[in-house]
Amino acid sequence: MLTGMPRRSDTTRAAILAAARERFAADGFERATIRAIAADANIDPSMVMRYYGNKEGLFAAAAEFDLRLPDMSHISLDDVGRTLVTHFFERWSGDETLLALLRAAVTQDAAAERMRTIFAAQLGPVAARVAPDPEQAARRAGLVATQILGFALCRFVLRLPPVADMDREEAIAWLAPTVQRYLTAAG
Amino acid sequence: MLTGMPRRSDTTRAAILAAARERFAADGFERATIRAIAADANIDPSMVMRYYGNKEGLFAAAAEFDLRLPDMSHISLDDVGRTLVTHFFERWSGDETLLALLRAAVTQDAAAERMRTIFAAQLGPVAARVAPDPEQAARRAGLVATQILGFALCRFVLRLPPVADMDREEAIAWLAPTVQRYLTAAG
DNA sequence: TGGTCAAGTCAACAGGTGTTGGCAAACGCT
DNA sequence: AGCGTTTGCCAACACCTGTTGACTTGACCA
Repeated sequence: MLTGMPRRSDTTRAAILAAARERFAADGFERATIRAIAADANIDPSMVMRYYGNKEGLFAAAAEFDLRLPDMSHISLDDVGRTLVTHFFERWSGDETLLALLRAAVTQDAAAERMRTIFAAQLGPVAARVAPDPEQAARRAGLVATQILGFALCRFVLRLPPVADMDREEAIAWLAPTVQRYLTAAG
Repeated sequence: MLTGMPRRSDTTRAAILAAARERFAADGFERATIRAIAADANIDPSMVMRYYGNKEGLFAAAAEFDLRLPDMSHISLDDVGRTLVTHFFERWSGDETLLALLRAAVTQDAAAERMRTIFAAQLGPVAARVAPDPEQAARRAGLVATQILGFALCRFVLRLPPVADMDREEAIAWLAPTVQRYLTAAG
């Protein structure tokens, strides 16, 4: 049966997923144990296995993610950098899935692979639309990724004091021109 | 005895350290096991404990690192970005210690702390010397770190294809202006 | 040559991991 | 009410981890 009928266990499933995201984001893949996740979700560890198969399956489900990049077609080409950086800021702060993905991607190849496809499939098209040379969109998207991920790494993971303490507005003011240049400057 | 006399066990110590760096760089802190490191170094796991106390002590020894930033006092202020980016490129490629540090810092707080002090203590002074407002040197150094570490993350760890395939010259050409701006542009 | 100490080996421990199968209760349906 | 299915818990397995202590070997010096 593949019907969309809500099952009785859906709340448990959701609780597991929420706890998993939290633990993966805080501890990374290997240090986040199934036992700890189950305890957070107030259920038995064996339930995790029943619903998600194994630890990798659980991570795959917890790391489902959409960047939800805004529609760029109605804004000035000069505002692309600022718009994108602002959006990423929201996305990083509001959802810990990206953080879980980043922490896990450093040691888990499956997570790295997901990271690659997310940025290629979602950021690539944006770059293709605004770049002066669409055939180099992938490269430009990659450069944007280095700055966005590097900032997230320093602010949320490594917690370098000057980066972690910077307020939103100032961070955006510094990063936006960089992203703008990577996307629209002549290559 | 704190004499500099070379001990008979120094070659073993060095073999352990080399194997540790390799494993930590390739697998991260938790997946690099003492048994695997000992096997690589062709010795017994217990030797690791005798010489380095425990796993954290081994990592601390293996993650000793100096950025060896070049002397900036004799180059034009406009070349600071390019010089710095070029130097980092060499440093990342020639020594896997930085990679080990980055992989471990994502889940090990001790490694993150070392990363913080390395960048604050070594990159900070450089920023202080070239920034138009030395009191904000730390912030500028932090921004440089976001771009440098983000590039290393995407190229060596996540292996985002467009970033991993970029050749040296092109990467430097893209990153240098960013670093230059973070260091010397008006705040 | 005999003795002292470092260098190295071996086997084991205690604890934690992902994962499995069996069993009890709750539920939904006819 | 009675039955099959779902949901959940419990105990255990097999494995791997860091770490320890006792023992053997070898080098160096008096």
